[in-house]
This record gives sequence, structure tokens and C-alpha cells, in this order.
Amino acid sequence: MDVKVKGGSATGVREEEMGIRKGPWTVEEDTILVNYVAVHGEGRWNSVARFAGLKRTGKSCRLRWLNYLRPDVRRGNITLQEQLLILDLHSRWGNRWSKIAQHLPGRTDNEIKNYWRTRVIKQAKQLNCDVNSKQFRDAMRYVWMPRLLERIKAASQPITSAHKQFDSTGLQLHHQQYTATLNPNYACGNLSVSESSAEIHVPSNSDYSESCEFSGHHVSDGQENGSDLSLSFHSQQGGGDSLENLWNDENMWFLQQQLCDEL
DNA sequence: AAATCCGCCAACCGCAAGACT
DNA sequence: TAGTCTTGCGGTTGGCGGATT
Repeated sequence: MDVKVKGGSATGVREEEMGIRKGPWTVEEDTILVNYVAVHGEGRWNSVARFAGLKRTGKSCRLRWLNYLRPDVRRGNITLQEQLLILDLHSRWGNRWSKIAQHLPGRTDNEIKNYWRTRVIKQAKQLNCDVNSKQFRDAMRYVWMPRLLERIKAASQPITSAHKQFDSTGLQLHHQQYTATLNPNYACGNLSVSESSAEIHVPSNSDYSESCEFSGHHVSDGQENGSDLSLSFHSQQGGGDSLENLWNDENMWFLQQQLCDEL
């Protein structure tokens, strides 16, 4: 086990005197930290270090818990949906990693930051432009994000498809999940819309009992022109024509109003 | 088979803000 | 009110492992 001891600075000397450990955590240390948090809860990280017998700084304990030991930490590859969300949120907030992470349950700011640095900055280098340049932002918004959406759609493997679009000047989607009830005159069921996707759930006793789902995307140019919401849908079991009939202009208008009310 | 490169990720650092004394 | 401590955030680094030469 590699244990480094910082030297030179006053803090470093003090840490050295106290035998503060650095570097990768051991299983034993993890166990101690998990047990301590289970009993005393999160927070008071310096106390954790002091009273649990860990030779680690409070900061180190906090980081280890938040990024690795927390039970709700989600591991594994960043999904397409998550990638899309990261790109979108970063275009709004910049390097506010913790704020972005709040919208990706189970993901840590560190993970998102790493994703950005390893994938996104690499892309910028390949395009030979600065990651903060308008050129790159445009490439992201008009090329990369739409491609991601296409891949997300393709992953849902539609059998039949039909498309409707409507403009919603001034409508802005945020990142929470919204729900809208379809116009009862035209359909029954619930539509839930998130930043990158939408789903409709039709009750089995309705005339349209086949399962259908929507994929939609939110296009915002970030300018004062407002933003557009574009929704397309497909039926998984055929019947696309009948379903498409649900989506006449009135129903679209109704949905638009519902979304505007909620946002 | 060895050397080098590269991507990924855990962990550290400095700084700032808020809480506490 | 000032000084100190604690916590949280964003930037950066270092090491590991797989891919390539």
C-alpha cells in the first residue's frame, strides 16, 4: 500500500507529525468509515477522522464517502441520456459540477467532471478548437447532441413511427420530470416529459391499448428567440396510424398549455 | 516481450464561504 | 468583530491498466 506523506508546508509537517495517511483507501479504512457513518450519520468529517481511528483528514473522509462509499452512488458507464443531460446542463451552467450532479441521481460531481475532461475536451481537441469557443458549443448543440438523441431513439427500436411537431415560443424545459395529462377529448393516458425524453402510458382499457412511447427533445438556441419543443412518437406494436390520429393540432395545443402551466 | 502511449478515475490541493468561538 | 475551524467546490495530478508500437 502506497502511503505518501506530504512535507514542506506547515500543514504538511503537522500532518506528518500526526501520521496522516494519503493515497488509496484500504478495505479496512472503508469499513471503519462506513460503520462510523452508519452510527453517527454524515457530516462532522473532522470528528470522523479523529474519533473513528482513521488516520485521514476530514476532507479525505468526506470525499471517500461522497464519491465511493455512499450507498446510492451509481457506478458504471455514463448512459446516453446522462451524456445528453451533461452536455445540456453544462451549456447552461458551465463547470458547475456539483450543480450538474444534482440532476443526475447517483452520479458525483467528480465523475461528471472526469467525464467532461476525458471525453468532451478530447472532442474539442480533435476539432482543433477551444472547449469554450462558440465553434465548439455550436458543434455540441447542433451535431453532438442531436446525434445522441438519434442514438437514444434508435435504442428504443420503434416498429412504426409518426411525427408531429409544434412550436412553443417561450417554453423552456427544465430538468425535473414533468407530467401532462392528454386532452381527454382525444386521448386518455399520461405523458411524462423530461429534458431528453418523454413517455406516454395508455391505460390498458383504452381504445389504444397498445404500448406506445414518445421520444422528444428540447431545442434551445440559447438566444432571446425563445426555445422550441419537438416531440415525435412511435408505437411499439403497430397501430401508428390510429395513434397518430391522437396527435391532431388541438391535442398538441392542449399538451403545450399543460407544459407551460407546469414550467 | 518490452517499451511507450493513452484513457480513465480516485484522490489531493487550494480557495472561498459559512459556522463557530 | 476578528480569528479559527469546517465544509464544499472546482482544478489538477498521479497511478493503474489496456492498447499500440
